[in-house]
Amino acid sequence: MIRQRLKETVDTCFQMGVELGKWSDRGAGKYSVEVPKREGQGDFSTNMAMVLAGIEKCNPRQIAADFVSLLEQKDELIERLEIAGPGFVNVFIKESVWQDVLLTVFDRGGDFGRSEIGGGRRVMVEFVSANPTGPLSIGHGRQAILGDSIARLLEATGHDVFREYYFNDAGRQMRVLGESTRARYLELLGLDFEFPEDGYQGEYIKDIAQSLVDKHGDGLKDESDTRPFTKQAEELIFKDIESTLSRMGITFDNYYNEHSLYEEGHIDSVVDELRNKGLVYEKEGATWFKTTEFGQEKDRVIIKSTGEPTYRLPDIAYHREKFRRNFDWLVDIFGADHIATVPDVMAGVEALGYDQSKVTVILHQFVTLTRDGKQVKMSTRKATFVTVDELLDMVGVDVARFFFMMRKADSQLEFDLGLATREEKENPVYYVQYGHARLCSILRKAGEKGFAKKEAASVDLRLLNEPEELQLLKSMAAFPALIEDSALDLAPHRLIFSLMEFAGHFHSYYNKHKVLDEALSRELIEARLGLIDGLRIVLKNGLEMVGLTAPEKM
RNA sequence: GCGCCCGUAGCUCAGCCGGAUAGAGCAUCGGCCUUCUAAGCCGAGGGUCACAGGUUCGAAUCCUGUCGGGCGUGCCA
Repeated sequence: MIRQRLKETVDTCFQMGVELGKWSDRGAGKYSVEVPKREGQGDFSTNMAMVLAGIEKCNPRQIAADFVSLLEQKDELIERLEIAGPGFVNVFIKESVWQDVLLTVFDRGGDFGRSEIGGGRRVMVEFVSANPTGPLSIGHGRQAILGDSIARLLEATGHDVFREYYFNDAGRQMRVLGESTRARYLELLGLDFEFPEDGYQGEYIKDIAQSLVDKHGDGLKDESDTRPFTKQAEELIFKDIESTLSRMGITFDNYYNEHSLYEEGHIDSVVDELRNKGLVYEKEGATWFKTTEFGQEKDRVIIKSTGEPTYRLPDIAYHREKFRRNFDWLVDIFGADHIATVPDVMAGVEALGYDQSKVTVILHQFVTLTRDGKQVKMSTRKATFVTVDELLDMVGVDVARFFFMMRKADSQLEFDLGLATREEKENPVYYVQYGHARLCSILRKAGEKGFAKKEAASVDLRLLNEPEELQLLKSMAAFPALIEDSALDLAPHRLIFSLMEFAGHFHSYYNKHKVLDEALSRELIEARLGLIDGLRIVLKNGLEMVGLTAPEKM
């Protein structure tokens, strides 16, 4: 919030320089106002002089001097300025500006950090989208948390978010699921059975089979149709998936069944539309989509010679439906194994006349699961995989959420089960939550000692002038921009890292300065309590914004 | 072969739309509880930012190439 105000002032001074003939306007928008890494280099610094020097071919320090004299005239924020290094202009902000940040924090309260920058744009976030063939695996867990956190951040920044889960309950996968279930059913009845070659071997299939035994006894033993088995499996698995998701605090606005694309004729109409545009042809009994027209190295089959569409066609049709449903922005969260579908869908979107720049695909890399230093292989078909539910049993929702959010989507994520279960107290989530609990504890103690909660405007904020206090106030001031950046970049890990840093600043302050110290003046204690309450608000907002809890006691 | 992602401290990873002396957690070592929660704090050690070129005032960051790892590259999804 302060940086934005300073940026506006800097822009104004830049324009004044243009009008005074100090430099041309070619440098407009090329310079930046940033927070320097090192202390002593100002609260902010701008590289304008160096950028302009490159453009105007002159001495950066001369430009910096001219710029400083302009900036000095507009100094409601600025304490002092200095020119440093190769031509940075370092800006030191008045302490009172930082102290007054608390007024905004109290004023906005639980809304501090939220913004309307999204302008009510309608955005669909599609995530999880696991077919109902088994419980959610660790990889799905990452995607679920990633998608949900992104959705929450977008909501916090004024987007109109719609969460959708896309699934397919037809096709070969589901047939194999039904066959696997029937095999287990016959097995439970002690009858001869034949387990399908690539059947699903997980224990959950036996549970599903048991439920059929409970319901029908041996009534299905001569059933040749796999559908009753498939139906029961799908029902129970979906119930299981939904309960896992709800454990993690995740809900969807809609579950979109691929099958409806067929029923409503969208599959055929997409083919027709592409055919009318001359982008489809028949070869070797199959129907091909000319993806080479969209920069790919070869064309792709969209309808097999058997007459069955490949996965590409419904994917394209589904995206067309998303556009038709009038979303302004489509965010797709996929696992890295779906990378091959992305260019196909994009080609389809473009071929059908939609703007593919409105589609953002987040491809998250795999989760590597380790246990006691050894890698655990994950496969849905084999019995050797850890489900999200099991993970939640072991580490709890907050740790799981935090862990999955800690890495950017592009990075592979190593989840060490040994560490997560054995040493969970060392998990960084506790570090952040503990900060919040400590803040609450101070406020509780203050109440016991007779310090009533006061209006921020009635305490003397000027007393908050310890370096650690100013540091904390600066972090608070940066919070709203942090939320915006994390949201617009679809990068929850940024917020997570900042929360850890923020909690760290507080823990240091806590150990160095006491709030409820009888040696301090009443005014100072009240001012510090104001700071503490402000910190509590920011930490709580940050945690809850990505679905983490902010415990008051630990 | 081709496409995408990754390569930064012993380990796991931030930083990457160019900025000043490269960071965090874990691990290791040494300190701090009669005082608001020690799930905490303070300090120390630890780096050719995979390698080689290029772009420029300035490169972990951008470009090219090489090497190493992952995922794809199906008329599977």
